[in-house]
Amino acid sequence: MKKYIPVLKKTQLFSGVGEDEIEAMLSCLQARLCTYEKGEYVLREGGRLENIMILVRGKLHIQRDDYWGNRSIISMIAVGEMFGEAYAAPESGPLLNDVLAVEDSDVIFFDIKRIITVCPTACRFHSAAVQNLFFAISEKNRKLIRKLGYMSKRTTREKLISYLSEEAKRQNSSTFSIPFNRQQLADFLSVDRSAMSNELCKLRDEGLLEFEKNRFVLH
Amino acid sequence: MKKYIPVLKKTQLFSGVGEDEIEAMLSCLQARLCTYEKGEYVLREGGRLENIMILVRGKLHIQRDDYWGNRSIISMIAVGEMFGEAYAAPESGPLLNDVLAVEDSDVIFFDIKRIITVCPTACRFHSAAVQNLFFAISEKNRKLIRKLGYMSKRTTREKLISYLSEEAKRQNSSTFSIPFNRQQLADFLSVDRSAMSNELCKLRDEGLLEFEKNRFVLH
DNA sequence: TCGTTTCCGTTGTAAAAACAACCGAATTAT
DNA sequence: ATAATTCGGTTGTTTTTACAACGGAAACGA
Repeated sequence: MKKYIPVLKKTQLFSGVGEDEIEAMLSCLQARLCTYEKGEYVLREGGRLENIMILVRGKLHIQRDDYWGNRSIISMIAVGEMFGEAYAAPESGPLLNDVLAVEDSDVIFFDIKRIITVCPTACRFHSAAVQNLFFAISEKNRKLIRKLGYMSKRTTREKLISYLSEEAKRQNSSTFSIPFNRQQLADFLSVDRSAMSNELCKLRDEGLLEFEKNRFVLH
Repeated sequence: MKKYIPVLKKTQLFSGVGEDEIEAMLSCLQARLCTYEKGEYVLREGGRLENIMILVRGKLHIQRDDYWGNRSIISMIAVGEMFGEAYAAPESGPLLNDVLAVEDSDVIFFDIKRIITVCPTACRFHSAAVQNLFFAISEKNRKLIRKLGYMSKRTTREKLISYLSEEAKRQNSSTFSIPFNRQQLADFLSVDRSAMSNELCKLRDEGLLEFEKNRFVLH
């Protein structure tokens, strides 16, 4: 687990905490390292959760499949990102989503009670961690609101436009790549892949954008 | 503002804090009371926010209108609920939504920095407030995820079914009422009102549910 | 290298939604 | 009490999507 300390240092949760302190915190927070192969589930819908997790290697999708097998990707987790904070509160119910490893991945689990139960005398870092956690979940919240923005669009076309233009703005360039292939983008926007592919080509033919694989240029 | 202390006492943010302590906190947190008439905006999209707000009278909608005038209601705020926590972090960008008073309303504003900057010696309550705030935003997070669940359904019918059955589960009864009229429900689910009304009647004719105004019975 | 799988664009059809327009009933305002 | 407005159901038309099925190209594996 020690080899991932540099990764942890860059995460939002440990922002402002030195590597030595992180190492000390690992045992204090009862950190556990778990490894998953591509295609394995990290968490399953319906389960209970008493941890906050950070992805330190690989790539995850937070998703949900309905009765009919339609998958919708709630969000994508990249290295250094935290997940599970929504279930931090003790009264939070069962998990509403699956978490799937879409690449071989390593995940570090932290005991949630250890983080939020501040022990002001012993651990200086604790109040910093609580505040960091707070900012992180606040940001996740905004991310969800942003996604609700795409989803609330009525047509596939509008969903695409709002997602792509937001992504261009976020990456600060009219040329950018997205972390999805076509099927995944369709699942993310909760639309049919072929219909989306079709719409994407219409947008291209109308001169609004260009693309090649997951690389896009907006005009 | 004092008359609302009993309301504040019941909120998640002040959970476990006595009325006397709340009164002391009000000035410490630089609380401001603002009054809005039905139809007035509490906050506008694009603005900056350095406060957390609690609704102490009335009813609010968090919503967004697109270029074409399609309104989508992100969520509904009832008395005692907090909002704005998503913008608590100092790096959080401009507001993504409007907040509209749908009834005459009173809102208390709290300075966000005052809450999250813990002063461990002076104010015992502060660490409790931070933890409460954390749980509250965590819950809001789950609420958004739940809403994404409805929104990711492909058809109006499925959106209705998932929303109504979740609401029945949440209110723990097959008979329940919802906080929306038809137009608002349509805006909440981001669908056309007439199409939704149509679908609702089909569901009724098929014997899946009954309704009268905003009161529903699931079978 | 050759076979297999994945990815993605394309097409046609059936189903569903959006939109617009209308009307009666209930609610609110004057 | 009456006028005005809001609310919700209904209908028909147009637009859009979902779905299924196909094929070529690229990526992958043995």
